Amino acid sequence: MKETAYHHGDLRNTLIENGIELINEDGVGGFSLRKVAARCGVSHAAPYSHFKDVQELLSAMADHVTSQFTESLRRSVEGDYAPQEAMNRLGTAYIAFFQQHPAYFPFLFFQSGITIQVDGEIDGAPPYPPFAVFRETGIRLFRSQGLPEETDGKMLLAFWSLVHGVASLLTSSGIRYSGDWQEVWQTILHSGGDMHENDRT
Amino acid sequence: MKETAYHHGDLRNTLIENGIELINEDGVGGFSLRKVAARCGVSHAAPYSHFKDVQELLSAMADHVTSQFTESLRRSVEGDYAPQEAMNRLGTAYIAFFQQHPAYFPFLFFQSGITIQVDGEIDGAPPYPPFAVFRETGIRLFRSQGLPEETDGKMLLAFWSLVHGVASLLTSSGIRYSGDWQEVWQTILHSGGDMHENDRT
DNA sequence: AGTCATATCTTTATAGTGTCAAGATTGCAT
DNA sequence: ATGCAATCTTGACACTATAAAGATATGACT
Repeated sequence: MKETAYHHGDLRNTLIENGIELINEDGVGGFSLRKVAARCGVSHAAPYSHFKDVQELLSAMADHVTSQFTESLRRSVEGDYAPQEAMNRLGTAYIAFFQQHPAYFPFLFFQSGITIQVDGEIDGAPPYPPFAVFRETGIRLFRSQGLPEETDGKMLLAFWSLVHGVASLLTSSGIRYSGDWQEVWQTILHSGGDMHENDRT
Repeated sequence: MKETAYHHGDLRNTLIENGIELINEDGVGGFSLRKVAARCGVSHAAPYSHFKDVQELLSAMADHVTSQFTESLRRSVEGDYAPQEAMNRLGTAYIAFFQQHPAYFPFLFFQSGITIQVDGEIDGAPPYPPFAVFRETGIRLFRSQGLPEETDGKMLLAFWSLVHGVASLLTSSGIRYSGDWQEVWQTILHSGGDMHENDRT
C-alpha cells in the first residue's frame, strides 16, 4: 500500500512513534489521542482504524519502548565482564535509561496496561523481557559467589527492586536530591561484596 | 460557620476526603473534579472556591495521605525493638501500606505534584517526612553495626530505594508474581546480616 | 437592627478529551 | 471493470477542566 493524500500508508507505526515522542516532550499527562492524530496529519478518529481505543495504542507504544529498554540492558552486559562487573553495568544501564527518559517510568509501569510476568508459570504469559536479562546476569553472579540456588528467585527480585526503586525515586515528579543516583544502588552492590571482603581480613 | 443548604460548611476537607475515597475506589485514572464535587453534593465549580485548580486539590489530598503514611511508619517502629528488627518492621510497614492501598503509589509519587526533599539542604524545603523516619531508624541500625558515618546518606537511600522498589513493582498495573513481596526486601536485609554472621563462623 | 463587604456556591459558557456512527475515498482481488 | 474491504473524514455525544458572572448566606461594623 502506497501513501496518498487520503490513505496514509503506515499510520499504525507513525502513531506509535509520534505518541512516544509526545510523551517524551509533554509527559504522560500531556498525551492525547487527538494530539497524536494531528501530529500525524490525520483526523482525530483515524487511529480507530488501527486501535480499538486509546489504551491499545498506549500498550503498543509501551511494547515498543520496552523493546528499546531491553535492547539497552542487553547491550550493557555484552562482552565478557566479570559477574560482579556485569551486574554493576546492568543496574547502571537500568537507571540511566530512565534518567534519560524520565517520562518512560510512569508510562511503562503505571499507565501502559502491559503485563509484567515475573515468574514463568502464571497463565501462559511470557516473562518480562527486561527481567529476563536480570535473571541471566544475576544467576551468573550468584553461582560465582557460591550462593544456594534456592534463594535465586528472591535475590533476583531484591536486586531488581533495588534498581527499580532508584529509578522510581529518580523519576518521581517532585523529587530533590543533590547526590548521584548511580552511586545509591552501587552502595548495596559493593557493600555486599565489601562485607565479605572486610570480614575476611 | 454552620452548614446550610447553600453553604456547605466544610467543603475543603470534604473534598479532600471524598477525593481520596474516589482514588481508592476507581484509581488515579478514575478521579475527576466533577465526580468529587457531585459526591460532596455541590456544583462542579464549587471546588474552585477552595483550590485554584485540580492540581492543588490533588496536592492537598497527597499531603493528607502522606500524613497517614508517615503515621503508619512511625507506629511500626514504636516500642523498643532491636535496630535490625526496627528496620525490618519499618520496611514491612512501608510495603504493607501500598499493598493495602495500591492506588496511593502512582498517586503520591507520579500524580500529586508534591515535593520530596531528600537532602535537607536544597532551597529551604523540609525533608520528606516518611524518609525522616527512615533516617532515624537507619542511623540507629548503622551505628549498631559499626558502619562509618560517611556512608549513612547513600546507605539510607539504598534501603529506601529497595523497599520503594518493591512497593513500586507491587503496585505496577499489570504485574504478576506468585510469591510474597514481603520476603523480597527481607532477603537483602537478612542477607546483609547473614553475610556478616556467616563470615564470622 | 440594618447595611454591606466578603466568602462561598450556582449557572452558564468554552475549549479540549475519548468514542461511536455514518459517510467518503482508495487499493486490491475478482 | 466492478465490487469489497480497509482506511480515513466528518459530525455528534458525553465527559473533562476552567473561567466569568450571578446568587446567596455569613459576619462585621455602624
